[in-house]
Amino acid sequence: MVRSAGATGVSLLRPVRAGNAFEETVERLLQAIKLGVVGHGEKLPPERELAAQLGISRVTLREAIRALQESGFLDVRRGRYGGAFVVYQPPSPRKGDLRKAVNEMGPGGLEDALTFRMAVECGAAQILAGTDLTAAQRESLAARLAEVNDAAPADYRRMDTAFHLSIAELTGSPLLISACADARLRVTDLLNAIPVLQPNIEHAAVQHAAIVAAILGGDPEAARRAVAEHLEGTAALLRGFLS
Amino acid sequence: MVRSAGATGVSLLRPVRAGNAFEETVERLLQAIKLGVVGHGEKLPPERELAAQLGISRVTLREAIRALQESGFLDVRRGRYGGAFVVYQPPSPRKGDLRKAVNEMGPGGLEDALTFRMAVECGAAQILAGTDLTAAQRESLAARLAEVNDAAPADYRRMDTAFHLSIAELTGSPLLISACADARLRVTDLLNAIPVLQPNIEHAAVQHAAIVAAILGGDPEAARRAVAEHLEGTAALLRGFLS
DNA sequence: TGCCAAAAGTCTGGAAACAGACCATTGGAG
DNA sequence: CTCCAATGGTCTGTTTCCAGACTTTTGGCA
Repeated sequence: MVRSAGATGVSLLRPVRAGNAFEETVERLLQAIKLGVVGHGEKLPPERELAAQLGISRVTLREAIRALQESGFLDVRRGRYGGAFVVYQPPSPRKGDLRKAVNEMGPGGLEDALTFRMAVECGAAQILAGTDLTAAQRESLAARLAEVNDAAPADYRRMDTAFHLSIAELTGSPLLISACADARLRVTDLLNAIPVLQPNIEHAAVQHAAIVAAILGGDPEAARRAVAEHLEGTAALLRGFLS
Repeated sequence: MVRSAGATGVSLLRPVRAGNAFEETVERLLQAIKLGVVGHGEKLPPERELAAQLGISRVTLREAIRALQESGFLDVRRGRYGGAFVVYQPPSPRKGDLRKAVNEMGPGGLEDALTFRMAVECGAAQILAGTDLTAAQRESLAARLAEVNDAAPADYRRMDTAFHLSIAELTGSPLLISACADARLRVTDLLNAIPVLQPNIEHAAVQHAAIVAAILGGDPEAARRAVAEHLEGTAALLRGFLS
């Protein structure tokens, strides 16, 4: 019989669950905080609601919240108008953080994450460029671009994230959105570990503009190329800080 | 404060676990069977080994295996040289199956799956074409292409799956492989529900050849275009059978 | 000023999942 | 023919996780 499983079996018969519910929940909330989905000073949804959204029990959620509270990411207040308030401010990067973040990803993790991100973000841009966009969608994309360009240094990464994810969001494919969010998550810690430098921002701004122009112009080839170029730049930047 | 969570929150605060361990395991094994990772007549790894791979207890795995046994997908034999043998043969498609499969995906599920597949497979091809391939990799790709072309009708879908996944596999990115496998899974039931027609096979063969040529030729643009064209053909075929 | 609604905090019983030891069956090797 | 290794089958105690009822705190509002 002809067998051709290759690495497929490896990825298909991989662990059904990443860890226990508590650990996974902590990870998830931390991601939401670090990506800025819930910004500094805002609060998470009420426990009951959030537990339902995450598909876990309140007990487990509360354990996760307490862990994040003890690590200083959340400030929990009771009573009406209480809740779990985010107190996270992206730390200013220090030398060694990047190396540490890369080591945490395990062997091959960096290349894997960068490759994955390249694939899904290029795919999303290509698809969006091949779609007939409504006026609202065009405005939304332009607005995100403007937000990145106008962002204060402290907000830059968050706005950059929002811009990149908006491309996937506009395709309207939940699976694709999820994949792009996942890809971005895997490089967040790395990006947060390198300083936000003016020349890089300016360079990125030009590339962002090219991406938007290609998408609005309905040119999938150009969109793909623009995203690829931009991500290669980011990858090169990371590798530069690593050497 | 500028908030721009959009759909991000939706995908980030989604359920931590898809269901209980038992259900997820059944789903996984069924996927492995339907994708042909473990072909007809072959057996799954020993329970202890498989449980470790899936990160679940043997008890839970055994419940899942028993469910699949009772559904007729597995034949379990004890003793040395025993094991759980796959007895699945893709059913010959019947009118109405496609409609049913689409309905099972829920509203928007079809478009979501097709969009996602387009994005990740185009991304994988683009990346592979931009990589310096070893002789072994080139041969592997060519071999998979030949397998599809030589496949008996009953084996066609399996070989087609293997060919498509091999592109992702050759990138060496587990995340990307996983995404492509996931994308393929979401259309497997649909493809299995439509007949394998000679004209379609021949048309696909030409497009497959174009994809391989572009990848081996190191042309990311052409590779992306060839995959997009091929997948658009498949999507059109599906839509045709649906109308 | 007292009430009330919304939120976090607490407790309990039960179900799900696990780890690990042990049993039963099978077919080949010596 | 006997033994043995590899496999599925079974049992037990423990841990994790859950659903839901109940309690406490808080701040606005009538």
